[in-house]
Amino acid sequence: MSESLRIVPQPMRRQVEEGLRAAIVNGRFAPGEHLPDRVLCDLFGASRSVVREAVRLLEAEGLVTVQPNRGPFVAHLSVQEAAQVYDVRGVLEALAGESFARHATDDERAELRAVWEDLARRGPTADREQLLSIKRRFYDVLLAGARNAYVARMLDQLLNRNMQLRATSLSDPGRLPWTIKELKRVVDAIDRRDPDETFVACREHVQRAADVALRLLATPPGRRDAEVRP
Amino acid sequence: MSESLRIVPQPMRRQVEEGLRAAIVNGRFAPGEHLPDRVLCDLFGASRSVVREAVRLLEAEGLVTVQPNRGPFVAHLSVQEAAQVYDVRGVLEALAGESFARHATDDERAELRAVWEDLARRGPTADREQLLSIKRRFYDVLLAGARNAYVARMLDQLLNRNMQLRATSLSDPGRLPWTIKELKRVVDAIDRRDPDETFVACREHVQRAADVALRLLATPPGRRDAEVRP
DNA sequence: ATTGTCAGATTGACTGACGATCGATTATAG
DNA sequence: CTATAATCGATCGTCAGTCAATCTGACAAT
Repeated sequence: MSESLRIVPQPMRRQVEEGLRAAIVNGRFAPGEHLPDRVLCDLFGASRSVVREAVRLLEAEGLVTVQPNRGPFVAHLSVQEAAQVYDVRGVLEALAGESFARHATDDERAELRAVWEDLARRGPTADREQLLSIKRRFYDVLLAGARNAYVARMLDQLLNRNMQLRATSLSDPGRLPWTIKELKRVVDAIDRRDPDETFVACREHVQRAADVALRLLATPPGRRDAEVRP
Repeated sequence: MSESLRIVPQPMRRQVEEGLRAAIVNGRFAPGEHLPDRVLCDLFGASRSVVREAVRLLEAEGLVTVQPNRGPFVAHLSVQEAAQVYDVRGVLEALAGESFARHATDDERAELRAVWEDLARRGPTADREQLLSIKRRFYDVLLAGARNAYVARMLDQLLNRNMQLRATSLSDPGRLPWTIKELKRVVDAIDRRDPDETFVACREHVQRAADVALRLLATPPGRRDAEVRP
């Protein structure tokens, strides 16, 4: 996998695009909020053309919706829509896992297991940031070994949408042990070169995560127990 | 399902966007072809801003790739990428089918079967255009009943990519009988309210279609038999 | 044959401008 | 006092023109 060494200066448009995406995903802009291009212009110090082009991209990704003659709004993610997103994510991750089980090299399998062991060992004492980083690594290794750029692209988009959710409301406090167990099943299935089992293990993992997240979303954000039973 | 009757004049940008998409999907622009701003401007009679925004959308959809400082090119779909697209399509359609089996109303189930019967009866004598129309209808009914706007969106994008394939090279001449049989399995599973069976039936259907299409793609477009065994 | 240079073309980005449209506010009529 | 109508400001959609940076291809020089 040789990378091109070419340096290519990030165009202004990319910066706006990524900045705006980050702002939305991290919840700095509330869902439903209006984003007139004027304010985006002086927020990023860019001209209207660049801002509008960037907005188009995010529109296609589903992070903003553009109402005719009213401009861009931060996309609103209802509970039903969130459930749909999780459904799609489930099958896509399942496909990625299945594909990994089929095509990954031995090194990649070993690395995936290493990341999982990292999660199991350091996870319980890690803070949110580190935890997210480890999980992110797990996905990166998985997608790299899956040999399917398409599913990677789509999952990226979906994860952005999900992170929007996560930022606005919920975290998964008590779920870590279950996450570890569920992912172990994935890793084991992969080591056994069992694509079918990997598929259902991945899908079930996402399903569990969805159940918890959606339950949290459904309960109005007032009294919210620490206990979360999967 | 009441639609808003409000007429909203399609903005220029949409027209460019759809026109360009259609042109690419129908193969009027060859894969890899360069699309300078200038050309698109006088082709659609629009200004550069409009054209560039439209191009951004298609970029996010994956129909065009933009090389820095070189501009937009019609996306090229290699055989491996095509296989990946089919893989993704497989799980998404499977999810749609499964979801339909779970959530569709009786009317929707009946309609789906009606469309299938239409295909089985009129299919063998229909021309390409009619055939595509019936299949399209099948998908529309399926997606409507699946109650998942997300999967519908993504499948739309994927179908565009696939149609690009189809336009450039292949049709599926002898496959119709198998298509009918495979879809019957889907419809039957749905009538039995068996989501799992529907899932695998859908996925297998796409897999079969992929096998044929990819085999055609792999053989250099010279001597190409009429016979296609699935 | 490789390297260097230059002109033309194209992109990336910015600016200023114009009418059209929407939302809200105000004014008017009943 | 309510309800409709007129008004107005903000924003969008679109265009045209400018400028610098970069790429392409051709031509010249080593």
